[in-house]
Amino acid sequence: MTVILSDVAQRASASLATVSRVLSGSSHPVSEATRARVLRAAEELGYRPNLIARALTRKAMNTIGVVVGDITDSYFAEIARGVEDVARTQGYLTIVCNADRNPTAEVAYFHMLMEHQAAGILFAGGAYPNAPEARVLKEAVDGAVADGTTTRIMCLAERGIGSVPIVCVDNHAVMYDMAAHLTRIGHRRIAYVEGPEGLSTSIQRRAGFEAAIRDASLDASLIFPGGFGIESGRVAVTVMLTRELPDAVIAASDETAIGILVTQRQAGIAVPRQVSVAGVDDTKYARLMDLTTVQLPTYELGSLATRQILSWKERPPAARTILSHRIMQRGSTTWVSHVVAASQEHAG
Amino acid sequence: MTVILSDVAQRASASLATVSRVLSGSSHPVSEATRARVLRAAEELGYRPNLIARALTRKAMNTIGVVVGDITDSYFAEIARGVEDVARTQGYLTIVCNADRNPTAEVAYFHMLMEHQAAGILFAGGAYPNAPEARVLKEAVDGAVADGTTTRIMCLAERGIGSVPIVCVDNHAVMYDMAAHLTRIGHRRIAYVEGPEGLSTSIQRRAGFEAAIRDASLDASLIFPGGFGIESGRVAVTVMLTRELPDAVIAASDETAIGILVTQRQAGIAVPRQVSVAGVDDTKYARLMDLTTVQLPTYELGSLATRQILSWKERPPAARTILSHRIMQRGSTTWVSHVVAASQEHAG
DNA sequence: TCAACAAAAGAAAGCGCTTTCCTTGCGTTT
DNA sequence: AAACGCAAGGAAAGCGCTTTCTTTTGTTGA
Repeated sequence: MTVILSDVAQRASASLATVSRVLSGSSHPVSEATRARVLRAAEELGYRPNLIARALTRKAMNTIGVVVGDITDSYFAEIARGVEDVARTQGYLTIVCNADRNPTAEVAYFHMLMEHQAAGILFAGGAYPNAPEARVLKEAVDGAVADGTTTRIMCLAERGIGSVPIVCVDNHAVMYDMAAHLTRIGHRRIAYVEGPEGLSTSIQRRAGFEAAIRDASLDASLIFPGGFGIESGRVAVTVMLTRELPDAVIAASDETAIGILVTQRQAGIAVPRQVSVAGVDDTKYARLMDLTTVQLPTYELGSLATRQILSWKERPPAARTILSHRIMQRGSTTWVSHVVAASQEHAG
Repeated sequence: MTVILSDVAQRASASLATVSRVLSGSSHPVSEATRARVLRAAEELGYRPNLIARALTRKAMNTIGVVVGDITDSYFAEIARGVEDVARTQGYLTIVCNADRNPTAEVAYFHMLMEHQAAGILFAGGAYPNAPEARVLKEAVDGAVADGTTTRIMCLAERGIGSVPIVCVDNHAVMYDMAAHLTRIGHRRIAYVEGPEGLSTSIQRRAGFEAAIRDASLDASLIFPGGFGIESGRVAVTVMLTRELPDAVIAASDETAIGILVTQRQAGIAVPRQVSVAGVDDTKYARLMDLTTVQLPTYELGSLATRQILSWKERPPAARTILSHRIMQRGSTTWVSHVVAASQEHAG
């Protein structure tokens, strides 16, 4: 039925060992003649190796697992795409796990991926450092590493899992730079719509916002609770409408920023004339809506980390690699009258 | 180092066989006392089964592979999410493959997934039936099925792979219904911006559009080449601007429709007052932009197909399951003066 | 009391590969 | 010519689990 190695061996009149060496790229020498015979036999029989069997001896499956919040969120989708693109070039398959940022689910996935003998595991996105289950993950991962697992584990954000290398963006700087940019182009009363409460990413970005605003000697108290979705933006606007309007508002994500932008316009507020709006991510809709935002190297986060995982042996990854972001000044934020300013800001 | 079955056996003073039976839910009877001893030993040692080894004997890995165009596209992301959600509940992991609708890549992924002994493989999205490589996939799949593979294979769209069950949407009806809806609310000069050329989905939708327009005795020749992206919408509009404007335009996807909508507004065309715009997909941005569209059961496509795969043995799937769509009448299309009309259309 | 039988546990044979040893047959070296 | 080194190939031992087949043990009926 299914063609297995011994079938090829028989047809090529060679031993299992020889056939395996030819077909799995061993360094053991095999004469050209034999090699050709084996290859022909394999070809003729339509032989396909059983990777499960191979993995059993090699002690690692050629799969990379990536634990994301939700693959439906373009932020994670881009990361996953980055992972898959480089995994594929090396013959690895990518397993996507939607943990919905639930620490318990993350631990469960971690164990499943370990049981699957995945060659690598990536944790994308921030975490809830104060959730009690957070330390369960940390302990599970640290335990596995201490146990000398061959599975390569990395994080794509600060997560406080001690021994694990990180590839990430400097979220503090991301928001510091955006807020500083807005002050520089003349904004004074700047509001901030936060990300999900308790999420490490939210905490870092908020701190960055506050630092920049304080450094500009402005009022850093216009902070609204939020999330990363469109709805958070809508809600924030309804609250803002009950007070004195800010002259700019930054959201922790593009999706929220777009929610804000659209809701404001629907409420008759001119963007950017009355209120400037900015986000973070640089999604395609941000581009379409001409939204000022911070471009994040999401794809690179995934692809670089995967590259590091796959070349771990030759070159173990640095404990931390920080990828740079970039302010994208677009039409949703305007220069305020009294201001000088260069048209674009870069930061790293 | 790593705890394996024999460690548990030793600590529980039981045989490998007994331990395996307890830990992998066999039907073979095991006394309560022994069972408890085994469970305790496993617990104490922190035993984790090696799923690779298990899969080698069971002849199937507990993974489901889903071949999508691009996980970054929300259409596919939702499908993948549907797949993963049900896979997870049964202890299956989901492998995501981005084939970019390239038939050659699809075949390559198919082989990889087969080599991985995936329990199931799903092909999401349409295909290019006329691409010469298309038949290579068909032959590979049919060959595997004829060979009696235990891997369950399904398609999430018409793909002309003979023996494979399908879960899909009726794309002809999708577009027929939308076009019919627009004629019913009074539109007469209706343009259509196609999907990618040659893609089965595009072909079916275009045919549906033409049928509806002809059935209403209107001009079915206002068809513009397109794609599924925002850019296609922008391009289509620049072409439209050189001619007499239609009073409605339907795009083959929401993304394109949004591109059209925004570009038209930028060009000073009032939507929907001058030109109505409609799409297909019902993405969250469509909702935000108040775009009339066709809601597609993408999530259900993935989740239902996965359920069928996992229960294949007890209940083999029907050769074809068609899921229903639904017209979402929103603010981007208006009733034209002379018309009666109910406010919402359903179709299945 | 002993055969007969079911329940519970164990021995061992794989699953399809990889890889470590070995063996064989040469061409070299002194 | 003896001794050696090396290229090429093969035998066989696993990898960690499942499962079939046996064996052991404990019940039961006659």
